[in-house]
Amino acid sequence: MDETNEVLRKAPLFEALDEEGFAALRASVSEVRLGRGQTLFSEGDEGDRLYVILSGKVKLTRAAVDGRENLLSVLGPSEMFGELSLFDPRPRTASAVAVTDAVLAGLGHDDLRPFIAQQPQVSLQLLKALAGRLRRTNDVMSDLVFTDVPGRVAGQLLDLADRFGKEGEDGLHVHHDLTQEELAQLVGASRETVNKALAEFALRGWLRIEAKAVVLLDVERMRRRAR
Amino acid sequence: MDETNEVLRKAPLFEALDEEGFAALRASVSEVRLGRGQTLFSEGDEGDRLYVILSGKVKLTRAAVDGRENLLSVLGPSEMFGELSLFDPRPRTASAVAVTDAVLAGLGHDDLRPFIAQQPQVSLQLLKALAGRLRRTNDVMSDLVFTDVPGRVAGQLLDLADRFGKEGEDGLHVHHDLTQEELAQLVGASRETVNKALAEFALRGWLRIEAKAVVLLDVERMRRRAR
DNA sequence: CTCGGCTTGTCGTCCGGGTGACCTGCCAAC
DNA sequence: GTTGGCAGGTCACCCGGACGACAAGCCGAG
Repeated sequence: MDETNEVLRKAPLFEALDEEGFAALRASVSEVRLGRGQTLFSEGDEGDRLYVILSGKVKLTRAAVDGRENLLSVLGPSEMFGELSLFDPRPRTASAVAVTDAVLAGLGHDDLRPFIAQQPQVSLQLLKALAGRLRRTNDVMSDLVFTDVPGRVAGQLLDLADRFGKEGEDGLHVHHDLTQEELAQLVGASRETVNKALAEFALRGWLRIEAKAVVLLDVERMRRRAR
Repeated sequence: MDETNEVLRKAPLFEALDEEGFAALRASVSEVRLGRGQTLFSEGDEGDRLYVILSGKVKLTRAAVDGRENLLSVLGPSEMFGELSLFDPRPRTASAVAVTDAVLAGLGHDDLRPFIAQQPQVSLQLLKALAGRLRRTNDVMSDLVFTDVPGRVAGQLLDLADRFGKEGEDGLHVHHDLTQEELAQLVGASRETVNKALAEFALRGWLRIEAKAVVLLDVERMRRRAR
């Protein structure tokens, strides 16, 4: 599985390991395959594994008592999740659901701990990852307070573009694989409002809407609209 | 400074250290005194120090372009901040301002790194702290999306009660030291709305309003209102 | 004591955006 | 092909909460 190794290597957790350490950890990886829409774990479950996405996309969601949902994030290849319970052993606070068919590498916490204890670079790498994540989350929070829905949509699209965008002939293709409903949950707004915002952007020629994707045509204007 | 040592010891960063390590790190601590309203550092500054609060309270704020502000959190004795730049060396993303007169212990990153590298429990402790912080922040985010302003105010007061509350004859005293304006920025709402929510709670007999403090009289009802 | 500046308590007004209600378009299964 | 279900597109309506504007209480400084 050369391909798999390559994707794993890019995950922050593995980045700092030497060949030997990587091989050892690699041995305790178990592969999980998910079909689109399938749930990996749910809020409240006991969690003692961490996952790295090998292919596909996974969303982390939280549900309110009344059934409404909120997407914390959408993750793609080489990205990691489920690591919080490693350091703070409590039930999962979000559910993980495959947005597309996906393949994941699962790692038991018990297999992991020795590496963290022994290899200081690994914990440093993890600290860095968590610090970055925290920064990001704070940004999102500020946006929720300061920015209106169209602005948040623009910002979210740019963020998705950073991670999943592919430069094409006719613009920056962002194949996010999300329905507008999911996009709405991601920015904390209703589907209708998100739809209106997207239509508005399209009308202005800033982007083109495609099935579960957008093509960004004027990144600069989008960026200005976002803040 | 026995008092100082005691407060420091409770900070997650120092908790896991043995006597020897504590003494060594203690030596490189520099004390900072702040008057109410004084700024310790500002958004965009270069940051290479981390702080532990010895006494008083400090708020972490972010400003929007138009001048509006948003409080990320209010921290009290034994709590730590400014650690993100340790692992992710970028300019500060928030400003730190004293809410009351305060004394802080400042630690340079360079003094700190050796400890992290050598003492694995320290990094574990830090990972735990960051993981907890991340969980918290995600909770706040969900609240922003799902909960109305009175609910967020109730939730925030309960949170403050956990950290600063003192059980008294006539209820749970929460001396938060915040103006209603600041409280409003903390829950992402306008001062007027927060004021109305507080008045409403007081009217119902759930709490009593005092200067920069509240006395919680019916914690159970507040808790139900929060979610 | 007195003045000025915060902080708090309350208005009316207005608007972003949530809600409910539909319709259309598309694809997949039969 | 037909049918059913899901995603996208658009309405009209209503409400929570922001905004602007003041009055009143409180406190620290002169």
